[in-house]
Amino acid sequence: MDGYGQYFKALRESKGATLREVERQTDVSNAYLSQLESGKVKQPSPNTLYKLAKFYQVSYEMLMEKVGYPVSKSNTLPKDQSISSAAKNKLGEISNEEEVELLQYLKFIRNRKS
Amino acid sequence: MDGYGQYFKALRESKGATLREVERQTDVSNAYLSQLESGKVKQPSPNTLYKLAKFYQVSYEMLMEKVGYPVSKSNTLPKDQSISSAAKNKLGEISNEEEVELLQYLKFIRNRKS
DNA sequence: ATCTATTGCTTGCAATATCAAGCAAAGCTA
DNA sequence: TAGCTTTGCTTGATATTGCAAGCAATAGAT
Repeated sequence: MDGYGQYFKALRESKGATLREVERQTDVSNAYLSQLESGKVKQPSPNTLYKLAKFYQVSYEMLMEKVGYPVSKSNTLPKDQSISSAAKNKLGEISNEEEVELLQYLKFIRNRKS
Repeated sequence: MDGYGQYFKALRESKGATLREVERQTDVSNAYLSQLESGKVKQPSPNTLYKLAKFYQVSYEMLMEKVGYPVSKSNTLPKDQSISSAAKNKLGEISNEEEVELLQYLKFIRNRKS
């Protein structure tokens, strides 16, 4: 059942670090690190993986993938499309609040024809 | 107190889908979706976000970022990502007519504060 | 040999993600 | 009006993350 546990252990040992040393540098408890390395953790959170990635100097995405999270393989960006590259210059970035309002307005638009 | 709850709700309603319809298509329970939209969920798992991203046709990373997970650095989107493509990522497919209306409405929103 | 740190590990616990089941209100249909 | 269906929501239960606290073994130091 052990998947990536060995991997994290190998990472740590390759740096010659102890569990408590990693704990100090990453704020991930040695208790949890131990469980992680012995395969008792299913899917450590992205937040935890991020800390470990930085400390071990490996890619965050790689760790995400290793523990089984989906990774955006996408990046087949769609064609540069439609009118508003011009509008962008006028309007700039959309804030979160504005985005929510736009979504609601879009819903209104689409239900207008019923 | 609600952060991105509204956003998920707006996404769903902009598609005119019910909680149970999303459940059918994504295998995320309507119970959980309801809590998600009402701000009772702190950090939905990447797996869940991935399902929702696909169904709503928005970017998985964008959702990850929205709920507060760390995102792979070095992707400070190149300037090329215009409002149009950004909006498309977040709003799904929108027609040119709809886009025009949205842009006009965005203007209205921004001139509204007084 | 005794004391003290260090190391890896286990265990109990709080917080949270997620769901199955159920409920009330609203909408249809006969 | 009465009966079915849909919809959003709440609640109880289960699983998992992550930690604080502690334990046994080892290594050094005196």
